[in-house]
Amino acid sequence: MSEDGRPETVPAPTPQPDAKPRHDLQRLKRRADFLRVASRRTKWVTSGFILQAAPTPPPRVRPGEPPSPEPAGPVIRIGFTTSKKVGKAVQRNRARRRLRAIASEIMGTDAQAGYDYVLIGRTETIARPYEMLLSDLRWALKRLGLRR
RNA sequence: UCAGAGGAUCGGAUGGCCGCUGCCGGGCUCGCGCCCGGGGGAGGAAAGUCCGGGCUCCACGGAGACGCGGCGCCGGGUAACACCCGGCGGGGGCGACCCCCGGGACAGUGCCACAGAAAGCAAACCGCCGGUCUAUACGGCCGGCAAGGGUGAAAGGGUGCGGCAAGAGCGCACCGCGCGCCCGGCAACGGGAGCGGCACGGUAAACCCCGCCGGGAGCAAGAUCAAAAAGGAACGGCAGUCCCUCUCGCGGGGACAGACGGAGUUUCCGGGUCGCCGUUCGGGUAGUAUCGCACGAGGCGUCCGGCGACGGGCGUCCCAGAUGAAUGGCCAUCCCCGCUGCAGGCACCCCGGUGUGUGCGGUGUGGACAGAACCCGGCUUACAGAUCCUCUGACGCG
RNA sequence: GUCCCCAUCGUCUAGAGGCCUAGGACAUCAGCCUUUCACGCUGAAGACACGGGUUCGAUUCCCGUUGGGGACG
Repeated sequence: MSEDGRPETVPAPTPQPDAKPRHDLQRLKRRADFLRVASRRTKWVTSGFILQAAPTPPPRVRPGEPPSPEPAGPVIRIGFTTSKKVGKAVQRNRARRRLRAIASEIMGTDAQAGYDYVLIGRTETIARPYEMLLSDLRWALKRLGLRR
């Protein structure tokens, strides 16, 4: 559609067709999970965010409960934290949404499965260019030895 | 044209790629769920949580008292309000209009520091005047006065004239104040004529008095969900003490006492419960569970009534429902803004500078305040910019 | 989200309309004492969160703003 003179829109970065298989992403929602991940002290700090990681514990088997159908293979679980240090509600929401966006773009293909990850927002998360956040996340995974 | 006043509305737009959520339809599946398509998805303040309600629970209902809290010119609006509308009083502006305060200080109590003679009942420091002592003056004493000075936030009407020994509402005029009368107004209040002759300081966001209103807690309220004991609920039966009826018992009637119960305390009344037995129903905890949870004092349009807040009729629409908490992430173009380059226009003038606005470009970690959490009505606070309507003043032209 | 509470020197606090130029303790600084340090003594500096209102007068009473803290599944 270049007959209207407008330049072609730059396509969004799409995963390469020959990329590594994507893992399903689950969400961390319980306070105990966040505390457990933080207590491992496995973290990497960038100017855009802080990444924490810990191995996913085996699923809790409840007595008297039928064994839940375990999903085939390990999964990746991600949680997000944006405290009041980031700002008021509008700033916190925006920081969390940007972290969610870079996680859904990268983590499924680049992160080691079987781990829980926590991304902590900082004040810079809002203003930092998007491409920088992406490279920050790849670098942080590599430094933690969890990039595949 | 310039300067200003009041009111209302909006709060970037369009597109592309990738996502989230719940609704509808279809498909797959025993089921949990998954996939496809369609349409919906933050605000005027969603904020602060300062008022008023709906709703839910506190076992249920009625009438008071005390206490506590709030409100307070008048009339109206409303489900209600501390909100809104229209008036009243005071002040500001040439004007449109804006701002401020709002029961009671002769029901009582308290307080009014410092200064000052005196701070609430009248009094007299410096003074003024008369008399008297003394040779005169200064001064002392006696008496009259409260104008002037001084202190203070505030000093017992103010100004002027008369009057007087000096003065003073002592008299008069105007203003203020008080009292009742008349008139206008539903009322707050306003106006008028008259009388009084100053008697009545401030503070109630001090206690208080008067009038009106209010039970408490809050959706983390509250409710539901499979199996088992205690606990629990419903129904039925028996059941405290005394008196009367009765030979006794049953039955009937009456009185009394204790505990519980009105989620401030308390009184009274109606109507209840308590302990035991039987039958039936049945579960605290669960957990990323479900309901509450979105059709409402609802939005929009139009007509009628009203100065207005608002009310009524008709038509039409369904319009966010998350729960580590969705409503977005990235990119492009346009719009607006700032800075800047070039071109040329207008005004001023010290003749090459200043100001203003136009067109075409470039540039930007430029685009206000801010994110629903049960729901409404208000208030308060924050806010870049844009648009519309009405009105006022000045100047010019007709 | 809902409901409460608080704000005074660097820290902990007193004051409850005027007597406040806001008091005390610890901490800080200076001097004295001591050979020196500590202790002790003397002295100094240092605060009413902010903005309005009521009042003659506000740290105190009222309203709003801001900033802290707590309770509730």
